[in-house]
Amino acid sequence: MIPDTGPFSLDRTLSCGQVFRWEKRGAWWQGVIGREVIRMRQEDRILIFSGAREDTIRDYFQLELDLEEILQSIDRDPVIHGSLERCRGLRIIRQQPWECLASYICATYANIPGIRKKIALLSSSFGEPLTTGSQTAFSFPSADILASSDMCDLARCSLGYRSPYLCETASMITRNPGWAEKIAAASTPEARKELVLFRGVGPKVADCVLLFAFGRYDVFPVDIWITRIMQHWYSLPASAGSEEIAREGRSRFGRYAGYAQEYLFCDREFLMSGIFSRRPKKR
DNA sequence: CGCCAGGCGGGAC
DNA sequence: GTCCCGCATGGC
Repeated sequence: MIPDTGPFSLDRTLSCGQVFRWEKRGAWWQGVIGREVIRMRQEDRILIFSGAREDTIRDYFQLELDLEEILQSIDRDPVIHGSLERCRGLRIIRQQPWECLASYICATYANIPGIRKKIALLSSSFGEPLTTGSQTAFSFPSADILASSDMCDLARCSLGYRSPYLCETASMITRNPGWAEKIAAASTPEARKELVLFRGVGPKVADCVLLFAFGRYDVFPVDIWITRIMQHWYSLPASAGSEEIAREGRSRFGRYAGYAQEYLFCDREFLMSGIFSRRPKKR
């Protein structure tokens, strides 16, 4: 148990679409970190958990980071202010590099329920069973396992055209086991260059990995929703490309631009409800 | 049913 | 460098 997490919403943090493997049953969230099957629930600022050491949980949610301070630093205009209110307590999780990279390769041009399904299938097909009392959970499959699996098997996980990308990247990772340390040691621009060398990894996936697995809170991943939000609420021209939007996000919100991005993304339904203008949307 | 999804690779200029 | 297109599958 962690008696005082500070400002924190377990629900928003686990359901906002940064991680895809947690499930809520009743009051309890169930999921896996590494090889540990974890159950958690929250009561006010108390976090109750089982299955892992407290260190693991504290690191996963980066509880030593002062959320109030971060949010204060990005609370720079009325739009983000509203999103900060509506998504209060969302924290950016520190994910494991390979799981994060693989997950976001699977996430390209898919919707969140679909992504969750792909990753669940991938885990139950290739992960290791982790038995815990009643039900069986699975570890996220290692790069080695995926690299040595027949691509036809991978394709059965509804990955579509992404399966060769995941397979090739898994193989690249297997041949380059020090990749994560190298990225962790590199500057953000250098790290980004390294990441886009992997198959299926473009600027957006690279930024998600930098933000969610390497703690580069200044990056600003741009997907279709962030594009719409920035165009509509921050009057960026419809012609603005992803790099331009990312630049604008970083300069507008500063060192924790990635946090701003997550709050806007989490709030996308509110921000875009009633915006019916069928915008070009396809570039 | 049609339209859309936390984009990317590849080719055309 | 920028633009444009196809993409395989499932959710809604």
